[in-house]
Amino acid sequence: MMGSDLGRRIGKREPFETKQEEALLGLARTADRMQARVARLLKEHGLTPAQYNVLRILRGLGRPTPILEVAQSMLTETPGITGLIDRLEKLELVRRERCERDRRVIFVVLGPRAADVLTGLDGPMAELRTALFAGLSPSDLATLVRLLDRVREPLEGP
Amino acid sequence: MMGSDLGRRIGKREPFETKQEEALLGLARTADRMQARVARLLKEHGLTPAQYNVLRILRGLGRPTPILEVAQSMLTETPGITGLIDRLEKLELVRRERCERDRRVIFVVLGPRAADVLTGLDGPMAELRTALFAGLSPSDLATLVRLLDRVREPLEGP
DNA sequence: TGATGATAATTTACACGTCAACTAATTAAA
DNA sequence: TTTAATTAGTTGACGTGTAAATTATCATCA
Repeated sequence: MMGSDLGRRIGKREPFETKQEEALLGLARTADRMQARVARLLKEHGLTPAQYNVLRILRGLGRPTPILEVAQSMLTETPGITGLIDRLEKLELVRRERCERDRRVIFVVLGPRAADVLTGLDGPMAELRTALFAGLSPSDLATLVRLLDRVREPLEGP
Repeated sequence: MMGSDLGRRIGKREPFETKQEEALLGLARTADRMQARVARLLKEHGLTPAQYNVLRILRGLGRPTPILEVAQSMLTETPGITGLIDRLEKLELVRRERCERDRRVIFVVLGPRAADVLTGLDGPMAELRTALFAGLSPSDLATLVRLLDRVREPLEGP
């Protein structure tokens, strides 16, 4: 007890005063490291994680999707989505289409190149996810998912 | 099974194809939500999470610390630290001091106002951490920490 | 000594994410 | 119908993170 990897690595005499502190830092650090791995893989295909998320969301929905609906499915807040779509449009992976019935809304549609990029990533991404969690048994993995769900649940609203 | 909170919230028909996919997204989302809460609290005290981390690291070490040593204790990479210290210096929470023996090195030292800001945050931060993990029993919390440690361990180096 | 190589820190350029304020289009209400 | 309140999306300013290139200092070794 008190001798976690994280505590020793950072080199504090008393690694953590509370288990909550340890959990919060461990969560941030683990998510960051995984994100770094994902980013590295995506970069080889010319994408950032945020851009890949947009493409996956659009493929998942399978229909022209209002910009703000895309934003809501992501971690990002409303304003950041504009530049993100701009860059994807410049890469010709996505197109903007004005809605006729309500001219305030702008649909985002996958471009022709997008399908190739996405299918080219399906394999490597699946491999990477497997590798990232290789240290956990299936039952441990299920436990992790359950605990994350439970701890996140009261945080989702406000 | 297959009916997790996260899956339903995002509204995919088949929420996740693999448990790894669910875990990766759940991890990112949970870390993000917690970070948002922490950021909100810190903002009331005029700090960002990165700035608060620097101050805590300096307090923990309790001595003038080379800039790059600060950077290594954080999630951020070398180049980002410069502007971060710049802003903390502008807030008069931190001071730069040239090392005499090796003039390449620049020490960062806590300013006088820093102690007040940090002690003013100790209580609220502890409360927040407790609240963030209120959904988990002590033993679940310990399990979470252990699983995070184990999954992160092979990712720390490269 | 003097050239070479390593190290500390910075700069520059870009991608996000957040907040606050704004425009344009739609809806609701007086 | 004209006005007021909403809603979709954008813009601008700022803080942060990453990669690549630069500057300044130190260390080493011929």
